[in-house]
Amino acid sequence: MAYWLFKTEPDAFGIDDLMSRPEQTEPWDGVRNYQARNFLRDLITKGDKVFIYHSSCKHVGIAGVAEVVVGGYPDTTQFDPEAKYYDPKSSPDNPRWYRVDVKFVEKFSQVLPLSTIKSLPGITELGLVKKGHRLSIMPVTDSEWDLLYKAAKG
DNA sequence: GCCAACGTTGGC
DNA sequence: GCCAACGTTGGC
Repeated sequence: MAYWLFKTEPDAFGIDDLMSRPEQTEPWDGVRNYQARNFLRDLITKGDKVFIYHSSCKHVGIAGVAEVVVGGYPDTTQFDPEAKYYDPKSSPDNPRWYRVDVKFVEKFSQVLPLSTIKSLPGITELGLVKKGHRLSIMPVTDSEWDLLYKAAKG
């Protein structure tokens, strides 16, 4: 079992959307970055836990937790010419982009702010706080998860 | 809305 | 394979 952090813009899809349909699994699709794709395709598996991180919004930070219910499989939106994330260079024989399915686990009573995350002594290697902080899917170590989870719960 | 820091593209 | 130009991300 591994830990991850997924970024999302809550105006489009956020922890409240996940929470509103707790019985349903939600496809985490539309990821079009190769490094993130590799995580989705090769490393993210059923049972992994995920921090849901809200970006580009008023309260930037970790908003809650989800769980992976289906590991990496081809993101079919890449084959649909009508879809926003259509990729004409991809084909079902040789899919370029992958997704996973997640389900809601928990919404924190308050978003753990990015400023707090940055101030935690044990959080120095997390992708969020390092220079290249644009990755939309990143690994979280066990100790980082514990620290962040405790901080989020207050 | 600004802008720094990235990733991607395409000419050569 | 280099690298400039371009587009995107994302905090502020």
